[in-house]
Parts: sequence; structure tokens; C-alpha cells
Amino acid sequence: MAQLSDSIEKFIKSLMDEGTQVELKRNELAQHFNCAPSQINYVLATRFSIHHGYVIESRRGGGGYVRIVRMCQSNETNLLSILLEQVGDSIDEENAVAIIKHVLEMHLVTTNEALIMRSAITQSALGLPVSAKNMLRAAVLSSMLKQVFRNAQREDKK
Amino acid sequence: MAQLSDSIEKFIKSLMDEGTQVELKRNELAQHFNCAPSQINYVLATRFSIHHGYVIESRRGGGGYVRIVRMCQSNETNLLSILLEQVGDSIDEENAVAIIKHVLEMHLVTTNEALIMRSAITQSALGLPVSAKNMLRAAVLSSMLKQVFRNAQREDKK
DNA sequence: ACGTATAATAGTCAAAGAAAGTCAGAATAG
DNA sequence: CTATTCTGACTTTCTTTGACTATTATACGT
Repeated sequence: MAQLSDSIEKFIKSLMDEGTQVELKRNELAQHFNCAPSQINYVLATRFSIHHGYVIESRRGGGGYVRIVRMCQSNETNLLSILLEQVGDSIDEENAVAIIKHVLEMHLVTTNEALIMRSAITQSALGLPVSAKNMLRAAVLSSMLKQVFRNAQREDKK
Repeated sequence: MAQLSDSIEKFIKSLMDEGTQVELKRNELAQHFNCAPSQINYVLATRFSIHHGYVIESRRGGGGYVRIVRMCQSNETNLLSILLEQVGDSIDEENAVAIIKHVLEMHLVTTNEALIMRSAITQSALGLPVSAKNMLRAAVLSSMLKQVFRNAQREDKK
């Protein structure tokens, strides 16, 4: 049940807690979870990607490490342009979901709003006989993100 | 003998009991009833469809699951199917906006949520063929409506 | 000091494994 | 006979592992 990848994800997030970054040994962590070291890379790739709002730094060799840094944006206008750039004019579902998760974790949207956004870009929502699904998704997601940030500014003004 | 499908349906409903959702392993359940796993899909499709007021979420691969979420009571289920019918598989922007306004006025969504939904289905949220646009809009709106009504249920429980 | 071998790390990728989904057609209830 | 129910073969998606590669630090011989 408790999927290995999920546990590792939770573990890393708990390590990070309120801090903005955490450093760890890939092999130690793998040992702790009794799994192949490359499993850690899988978790990082699928749960701590740039789209999720994280950056990974690492170093090999003796005293090597993996550092996971949660990006914290200076200002929201900036974040918006970064996100829009990430969306581009074509994006697959996985990365789109990651971005939505990201704005959720940054409390720019509520859980409900995130769910609605997610439902709008789901495979099934775009699953009609249209070939360029990723392009449509990018367009829809961009549009929603702009809306979200428009709201965010209003919130700020309060 | 009571149909297999009926037994499975009852079993799932008993699992759900007072709760609003239940999570299960497709294969385990199939094993329990000594039937083909795809039988479960059949039951879900014929007894737990959106028209019955349920939403299915699932995940494949290791640690996969099937989650069955009961949305809203008859009143709202009814409204949802009416709205979905209005949406159909093609809808223009004006009518889509009207529907969103409607759910807003019924306090099924917040102002923010309505704005996000609107941003997802505007003209600008798409740059290509107009006819296909209406179809896409219908698909996206339907998907979001289903999400909204699922939330409605959660809110109710609180 | 200097370069080189060795050990200690981390990364990549493809293949195996573990679920769940789909769909056409067989079986069966009414 | 017809509509519903079941099944099985095949597909898709997600996870886990292992073998191989790449990089860095340290120890060692000169």
C-alpha cells in the first residue's frame, strides 16, 4: 500500500519542513528505505521537478550530496512569467498538474480552485478528437494562471 | 442467483457506508468475488457513473487503486445532469458563461472559482478552429462542473 | 608538490514488475 | 431474441531494480 515513492516523498518533505531546502545522501536515504539508490532519482524526477517548484543540486564523489531547494519567488508577477514560460504553448498533463500543485503549495489558490483547474486540463477533458491536446492544455492553463494571479494581486491590495 | 454485478455494487456501497468515498484494489476485489478484474470496471461503469452521482479516480502501476467518490445528493446530482446535458458536446462562450454564472449564483462556487472557470473557456483560451473550439469548451466545462459538484458534497459533509 | 590510482558518490537508462483500463465477443437472464 | 453481464487478451501507466557510466575526493608513489 504505502507506496515507496510516496513515502520517500513525504519523508523528504518532512525533512524540509518549514525550511526552504534540505541536503541528503542518496545512498543513505536509499538504505533507510531499503531500496535501490536510483529509486531516489525517480522520486526526485517525478515529485520534485522544476514544475513542482523545486531545484535539485548535487555532487558526486566523496562527500557527495543531493540538495533539494524549494523555489521561493521574490514577487508574483515574476512567478507568473516563470510559470507561463514553463507552460509554453504545449505541455503534457503531468507537468501541468505539477504546476497546479506548485501554485497550490504556494497558497496562491485554494484546494478547490486547484481541483477545478486540474479538472480543466485533464486528459479526459481534452480527450475529444483533437490531436494537439498539449497545445490546448497549454492555452487553457495559461489563461487560468493569468486569472489566478490577477486575483492574487487583488488579495494583496487588501 | 443475484447477479454478480449487483453483489459487487452492494458490497462497494456497504464499504462506503456513511462515508463519502472508498478506496479499493481492483484485483483484490475481483479475487474476493472470484471474477475477472474487468468485471469491476463494468460495475463501476454501470452503477457508479456520473449519472449515478459518483466519480471514479484511479491510479495504475504499483500501489494502484480505485477510489469511488459519492458526489452530491439527488437534488444536486439532478442539477448536475441537467447542466451537463445543457453543455452537451459543444457549447458557445455565451452559454458557457451563463452556466458558470448560474452555479455561482447558487453558491456552488466562489467568485474566484467562477473566474477561473471562465478563464478556462474564453475565446482567448484557444487560438484555433472555431467549431472545434466549442467542442473543446464543452469538454472542459463538463469536466470542471463534475469537479465542482464533487466538492459540493465535501462541503456538505463538513 | 604532482600526477595517478582508487574509492566513494551520484546519474542514466532500459527492462521487469505491478497495477488498472479497454474492448470485442461469449454467456446468460428474462 | 435481445439486452445485460462476464471474461480474456491486449494495452497503458506507474514503480522498482540493476547494470553501467560519470564525477569527485583522497591516498599513494615519485
